Amino acid sequence: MYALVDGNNFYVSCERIFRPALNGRPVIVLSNNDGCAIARSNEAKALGITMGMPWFQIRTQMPHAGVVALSANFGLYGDISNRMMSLAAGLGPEQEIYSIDESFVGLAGVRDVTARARRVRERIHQWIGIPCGIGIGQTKTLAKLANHVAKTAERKPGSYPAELAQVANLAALHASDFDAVLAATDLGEVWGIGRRIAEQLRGAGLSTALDVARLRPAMVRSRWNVTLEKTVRELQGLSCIAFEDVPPAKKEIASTRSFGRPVTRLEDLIEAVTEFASRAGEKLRRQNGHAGKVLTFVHTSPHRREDPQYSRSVVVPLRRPTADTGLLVQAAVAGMRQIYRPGYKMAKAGVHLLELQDAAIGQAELALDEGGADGGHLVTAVDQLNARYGRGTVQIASAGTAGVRRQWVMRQDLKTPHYTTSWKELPLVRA
DNA sequence: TCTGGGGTCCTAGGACCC
DNA sequence: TCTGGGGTCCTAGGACCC
Repeated sequence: MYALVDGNNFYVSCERIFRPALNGRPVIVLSNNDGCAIARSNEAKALGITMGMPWFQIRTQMPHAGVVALSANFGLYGDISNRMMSLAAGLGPEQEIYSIDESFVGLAGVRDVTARARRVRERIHQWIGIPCGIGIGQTKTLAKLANHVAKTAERKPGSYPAELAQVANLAALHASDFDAVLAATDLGEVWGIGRRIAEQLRGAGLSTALDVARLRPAMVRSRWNVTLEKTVRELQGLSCIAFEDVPPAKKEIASTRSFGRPVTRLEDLIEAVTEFASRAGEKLRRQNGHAGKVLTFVHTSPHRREDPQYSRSVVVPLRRPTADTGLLVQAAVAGMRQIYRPGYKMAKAGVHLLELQDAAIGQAELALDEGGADGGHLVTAVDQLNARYGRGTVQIASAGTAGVRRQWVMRQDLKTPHYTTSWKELPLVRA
């Protein structure tokens, strides 16, 4: 049996901790470049603001709705997340941190599960200030579904039985009540069923989670695929999706960004890609890995249909796996030179590090090599300086010089302070 | 008249998740 | 004027190799 603990409208809730005046108002948090809504308060949802809706549309369509928009402040959200996760862990013997605002908790041996979940929920609310929903079920997919029920029952009274609000334990329901809950849930809400598959299922005459749960797994496998078959079995109470106590090693590391304005010059793209490769390299060293290949891509904006479109990517193999920023940057820049075409308004570029392996694998060879393939002491010192004094304190020369306005950086005009992670930005309390 | 088969790599794109 | 970033897995066609 599993629980899923999930912060409500997480980014918005984080912002509200430090600005209680935002309670009760329609609040949204915007993506990079202040492009579109990536988190919405209940009030914002009620206005019809959807996930991913562009900010310029919201602004023009509802100028008098009093929507408060904030630039994303991921430093703050990550810190609040850590605090929430450590309290959620108290619900059971094992925890899988699934995303910034969600964790699964294994419940083997836990007694009075529902009452205990209510206490954990209350504690997270009081100690951290984040409201959350807790769903409990026989499998991870059912725990996710239960979590949806817990939140929806609270937000839309009448949608589900009131006692399922905030904490919903599907494992404690009688079979007929359990079926009724699944029958009241649209199949599109099921974890693993996205837009396309939902369409196909509806085309086959299905509409609710209960309809999906009653499909024959073998038929689903032959008509769709093994992934959807697992989802069906999970709805039927058979665990197919592993509980990942320790996060598996990453297979890819990406650093990509949309530009604040269109970019046409090669030198600007090289500057951008230099920074992306450096950032990706930091992440790589943090997980003690080496990369075998570097993928570089660039493309125009698919939203600007009237502009000529261009999209290219290229993989540059490294002579041997490395975490040395200098070599990663060199490969990324070589890739950008190869795919660049003048005359296009580029909207986004990025770097992916591929074929990751543990740094220890190449160790014997590295020992013979001065500095080591991770660049040795120099790179470590640079990482430490950047962690202590702020990103970009020390960087590779082609990443652009301080003082010169970099054309490609993103816009973030509506950002709140790093209340909890920067001494300079601590909140002030009036006596 | 008649033109193999198997393997790998790269690029591109689609599906899902948060 | 203005549409995110970071992941995983899968598929398909073309280039290239033997």
